[in-house]
Amino acid sequence: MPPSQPNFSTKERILGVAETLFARHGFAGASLRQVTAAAKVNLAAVNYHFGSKESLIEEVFRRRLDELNRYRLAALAAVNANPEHVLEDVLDAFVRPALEQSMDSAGGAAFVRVLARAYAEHDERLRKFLSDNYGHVLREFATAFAHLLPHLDKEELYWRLDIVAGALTYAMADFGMIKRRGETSEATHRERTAEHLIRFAAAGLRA
Amino acid sequence: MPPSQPNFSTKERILGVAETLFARHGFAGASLRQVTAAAKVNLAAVNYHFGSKESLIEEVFRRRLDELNRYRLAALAAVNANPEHVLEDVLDAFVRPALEQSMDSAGGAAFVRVLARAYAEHDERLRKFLSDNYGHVLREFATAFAHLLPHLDKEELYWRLDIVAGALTYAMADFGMIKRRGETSEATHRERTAEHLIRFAAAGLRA
DNA sequence: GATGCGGTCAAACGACCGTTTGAATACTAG
DNA sequence: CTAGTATTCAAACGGTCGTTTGACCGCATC
Repeated sequence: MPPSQPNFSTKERILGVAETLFARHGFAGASLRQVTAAAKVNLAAVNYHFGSKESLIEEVFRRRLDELNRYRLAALAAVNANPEHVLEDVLDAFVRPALEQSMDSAGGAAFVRVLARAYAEHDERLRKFLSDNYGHVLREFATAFAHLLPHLDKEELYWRLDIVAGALTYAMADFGMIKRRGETSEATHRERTAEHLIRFAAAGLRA
Repeated sequence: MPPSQPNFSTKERILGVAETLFARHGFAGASLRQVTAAAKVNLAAVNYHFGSKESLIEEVFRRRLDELNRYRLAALAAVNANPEHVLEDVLDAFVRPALEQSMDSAGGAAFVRVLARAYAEHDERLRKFLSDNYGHVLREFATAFAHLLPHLDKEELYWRLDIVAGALTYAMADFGMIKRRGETSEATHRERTAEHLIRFAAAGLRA
């Protein structure tokens, strides 16, 4: 739980701790008292800096999602620029940014888990927020997939992508729990895991 | 929300309503007051019949899981009896029982969604309960898959099955949300969806 | 008709929830 | 140094949480 270090601002400490606690206990399950206690800030700080718990949740998403969306769209643009790109390249553009974010930024691994939780929540308010801030990215990927999978009609493609997105999100959320062999380094382990994930998803989409 | 009919016993009404509300709002998000109000039952009835909210949650699982496990193991045994069975048969033995349960028993569709939620919860207590009551089934399926996928080492196989279980659970939870074409009946739609799911998972496992 | 018992009920318990308040403090600009 | 703004703080707000209590009910048994 890194951002309880005092050299981070109150706002950043709250965001960091909230991220890990939401990942661990869910949005309803993690209370503001737990968050502020772990972040070593006053209880009222959440409402002062964010206005409400609901807004805090949204801010937890916005902080990482902005960066993740940028990377994913950039990666997708690079793939589209290559006229000989294949299905695996598009999947790579989707998976790799999340992979890298979960590695460098300290709480990134926790965020991928928060993302997986949001996927499970059928809360109307949260879904609307995510669709507003995230939908255009998924739509761009969907059209990229559509060009590579012309044998699938629109309906078929969409629910298949829904499965893929869910499977990938969940698989990435469990990255930390897949034990790696002793001899391989963390970096190469993740690299190999990503390759497997992509191969799995590509085969499922082509089937 | 069918089991609010008065011809069901108090216990059954609570279980049925709790199932749908847990599916919709999560275990922490659905309160006993919401449950008892929707079930038209006194608040104290939950603690009288189940002891605690925690035990109620476990009972919601136990009720359906017992039946689901029986069906899955029976289907798997039938598959194993056929010496020429293939990967798709084992996947079918896993998917079809959940599919059928989500069709006939009124709250079955909600339960599959509860199962998906439990998959997202990293709560230690709940995971232990599920692993105690569910683990042996997954282990039997794992050995069946192991025989059909000899090219995968044990480590590789296990996290791949983890992905498949997650993807299938989530896909099945969203069954109700995949819109079907107007001309096809509900039964044939589910049949086709199951076939797609199995083909998708089989391709991913073989890749 | 009294006794015992499983079930239901309204009411209350203490704990915890998200949020608000108003005073105390830290910081910055004039 | 001072005035003013931004932040932190302890305390309290009303509300909801899971759980417990004790009275009350219907009903079978003697």
